[in-house]
Amino acid sequence: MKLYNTLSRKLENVVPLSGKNVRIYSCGPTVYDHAHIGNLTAYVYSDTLQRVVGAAGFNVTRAMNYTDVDDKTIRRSHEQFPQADPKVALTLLTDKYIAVFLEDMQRIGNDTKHVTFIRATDPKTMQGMRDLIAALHAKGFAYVADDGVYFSIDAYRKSGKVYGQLSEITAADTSEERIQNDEYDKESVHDFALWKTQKDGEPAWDFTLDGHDLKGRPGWHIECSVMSRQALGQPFDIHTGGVDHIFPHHENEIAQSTALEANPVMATVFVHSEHMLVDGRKMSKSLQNFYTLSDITNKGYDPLAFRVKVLQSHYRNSVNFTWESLDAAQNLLTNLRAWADLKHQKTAHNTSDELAESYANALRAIREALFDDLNTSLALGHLAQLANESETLGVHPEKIQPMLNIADQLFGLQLSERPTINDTQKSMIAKRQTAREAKNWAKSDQLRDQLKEQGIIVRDTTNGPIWQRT
RNA sequence: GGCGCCGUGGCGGAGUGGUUACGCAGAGGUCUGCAAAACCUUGUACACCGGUUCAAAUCCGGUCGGUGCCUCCA
Repeated sequence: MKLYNTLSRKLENVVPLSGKNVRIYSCGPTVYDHAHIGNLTAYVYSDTLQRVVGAAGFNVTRAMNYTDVDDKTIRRSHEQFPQADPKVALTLLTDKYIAVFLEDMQRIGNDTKHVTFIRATDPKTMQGMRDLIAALHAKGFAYVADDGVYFSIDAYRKSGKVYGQLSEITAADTSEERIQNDEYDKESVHDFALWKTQKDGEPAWDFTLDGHDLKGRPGWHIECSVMSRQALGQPFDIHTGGVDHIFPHHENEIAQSTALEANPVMATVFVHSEHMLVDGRKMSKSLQNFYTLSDITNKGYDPLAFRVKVLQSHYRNSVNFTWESLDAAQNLLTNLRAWADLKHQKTAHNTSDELAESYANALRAIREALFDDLNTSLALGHLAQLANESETLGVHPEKIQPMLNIADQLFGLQLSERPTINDTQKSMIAKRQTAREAKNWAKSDQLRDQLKEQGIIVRDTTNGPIWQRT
C-alpha cells in the first residue's frame, strides 16, 4: 500500500522496518475538555490507517498518548477543582476527559481495543522523560535555564543533523516581532522547553539534574519522544498527527529522539491529516461553528453518520462540514444499514454468480482505493453503489456476510452484526401481508405503524415485504 | 514575509490529458391501496486569464478567492 510521507513529500510504498510488523504512533488529545469534531476527524483517519494497514496484511501495533499535563489542563483543573491539591485536581480533570474521549472514540466507531493508550504523567513515562532529558543534557543537547531545561537546536545542528526536515523551516522564518515578544529564558528563539520548573500552585514532579533542583513538569514534545520509544521502539514505522503538528511538535520530537542516535530517523513515515472546516471556515467559538460530538447527536444524528461524513473525504484535503452534508451522510448510512439487513430476508436473496462477482469486484476496487493513500471517499463510493444495487439485485445469501465483515474491518461502520427481527415481529409482517391481500388497509397500516414504533420499517416490493431497522 | 492545503454540478466529494465517479437532494415518468424503495429520463460540473497540445477541468505560468502552520492547537 502507498502513503503520502510528509518527510519526502511523496507517495511511498509502506515497507515495514521489521518483517510484517508496522508500528504506528498517533499524537493523541490534550484531555482538558470535550474533543471537537475537528479533533475527532483526525482520529477517524488514523483509525482508518490502522484498519487499512492491517487489511494490507501487516501486523499493526499502535500507541496513542494522552497529554494530561500542560498549561490548559492545569488551568482547567484549577477552575474545576479549586480546593484540591494541584496534582489531585489535575488527575480528577484528566480522568474525566479521558473517559469522555474514549466514549467519543467508540461512538464514532474507532477501534480503541487495539491501541495502547499512554498518559504523559504515567510514572514510567515520567521516568523516561527525566532519563532522556538527563542524557541529552550530558551530551550538550540540553541546557538548564531559570525556568526550565531547553533543547539546543544549535547543538543538534552542529552534531551534523538536520533540524526542520518536515517543515523545511529556517531561522529566517521567525519574525522580528516573535523574537521581541519571546518571554522565555532560552538561548535561541528556536529552542524549546524539555522541562518547565514549577510555578505557584502548579502540580510538579521531582527532577534533579546536574545539582539543580528542577521540580516541575515535562514539556509537550518530550512526552511523545519517550512514549513512542517505550511503546514501539525506535525507529518505528508510521507517525500520525494533524497538519498543525508538523511544526513545531513533530519537528521537535524528531530532534529529541535522534540527537543521541547514529540513525537520525525517529519514524520512517509521517502522515498528517488536514483540518476540518465548518461552513468553509475554521472552527472557532466566536464564529459559533464549534461543535462537539454531542452537539451532533443532540440534533438526532447518528455518531456513525459523522464517521461516514469524514470518510467521504480524503484525509489530505480539508473536509467541509455542513449540516446539509451530514444529512447526506446520515441518509447514506441508513441505506447501507438497509442493505445489511437484507441478509436476514429470504425474499431478497439472490444466488446468482453475477452478484457474487460484483461483490468480488467491489471488494477489489475498495481495497485498491484504500491502499492508494487511503482514498476513503472512492472506497466508500464503491460500497454505497453495491448497497444501492442490492435494491434490485438483492443480496447473495452466502457472500453478503463475509462482505459485511470486510466492510466493517475497513470502514468501521458496524454493518456486520445487525440482528434479525424477533418472531413476534416476523408474524406481524406476515399478518400484515395477509391483511393486505384481503385489502384490509386499516389493519395493514396499523401493523406497519406498530412495527415502526419498534424501529422496523416495512416496504412492499414486487417480491414481497422487506424490513429494515432504523 | 516563510512553509502548506485548496477552489469540481443544489449540497458534499473522488478522479483524470480524450471515456458515467460516487453519495445526498431536485424534476418528469413507470410501478403502487397508501407509504417507501427501485428502475427509466433529466440537469450542458470542473474559480478566472493566458500558454503547451490534435485534444485541458486534468500539464505550465499568472490572477483572484478560501483555509492552515510559523513554538497552545487534530
